[in-house]
Amino acid sequence: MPELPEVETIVRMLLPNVEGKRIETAELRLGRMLLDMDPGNFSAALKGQSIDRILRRGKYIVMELTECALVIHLGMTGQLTFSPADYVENAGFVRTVTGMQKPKGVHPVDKHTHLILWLGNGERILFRDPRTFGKIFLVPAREWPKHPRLSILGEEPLQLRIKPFLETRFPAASARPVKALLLDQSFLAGVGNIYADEALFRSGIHPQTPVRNLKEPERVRLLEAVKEVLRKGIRNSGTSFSDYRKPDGTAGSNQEKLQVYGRGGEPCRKCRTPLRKSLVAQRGTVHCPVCQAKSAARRKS
DNA sequence: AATTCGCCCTGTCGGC
DNA sequence: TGCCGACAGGGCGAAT
Repeated sequence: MPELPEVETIVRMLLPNVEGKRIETAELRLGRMLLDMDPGNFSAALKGQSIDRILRRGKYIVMELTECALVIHLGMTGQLTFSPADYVENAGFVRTVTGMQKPKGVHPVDKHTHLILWLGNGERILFRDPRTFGKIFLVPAREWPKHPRLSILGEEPLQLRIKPFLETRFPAASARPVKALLLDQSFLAGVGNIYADEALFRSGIHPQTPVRNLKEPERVRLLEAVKEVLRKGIRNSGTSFSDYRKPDGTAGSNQEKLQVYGRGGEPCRKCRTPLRKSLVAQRGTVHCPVCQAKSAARRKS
């Protein structure tokens, strides 16, 4: 699940390879990945435009082109890779005994490759997404922040200042579980299941805790923890738990550093208690029953 | 008005 | 060995 750190890594690594280059041909191979537009018009709209800038907003990748913005959401299994001029076609994935796809060179062009942007000299940007939860859309000129999908996004977690944010944007009276709030993109943009669980563990907060039960110090700790786990994710160039790959096709390393996500039943790295797996806000959730105990006030009731 | 639920989709895995 | 159901889940629109 590409979340903020994964998307940030992709944007940072893609930028030096493609900035200023011209899209010679845009090849959309699966029309339903494209929103609000006739696939037939898509290639014509992109042809000849230059890539002025690439940036991230929440989990969205925004490519600012000469006359519009190409916006991509990677969904659950989306991959955006750069295929250099000297790329050898047969150097794709190698399957290991455990069934993991081990990248060798960049991604192959296969039945899951839904968009190819040809940049000239054989260079390409490839969008591949086996589960097709990803989305592609175009926004005119520089109006991408006004697009309905982007205008609803909350603050960028890495930019926000905690004190003012707590006063103005934190739904202090809400009864919903704190994990549901973390996953809400109109609260914080870019936090997904992995980093929500990690932030809750780091701040010692039970994922089911109603938001209104969080005391001021806990709210501060939670927001600091969100920033920390995201920054750490970026430092490790993302979590390759399943499909996520960097633009060069290689895996990130943050999966080796995770404290709770994907570790249900395994011992807590702090207290050795078996981590508990549950369902919170319809999402698989892992937490430590000791390090993230429910508050005394809640236990009483 | 605020939350929750159902759905989209396909590869992987465990059980029999 | 092969079949099958369960599971993974981001975000939207419908339902509550």
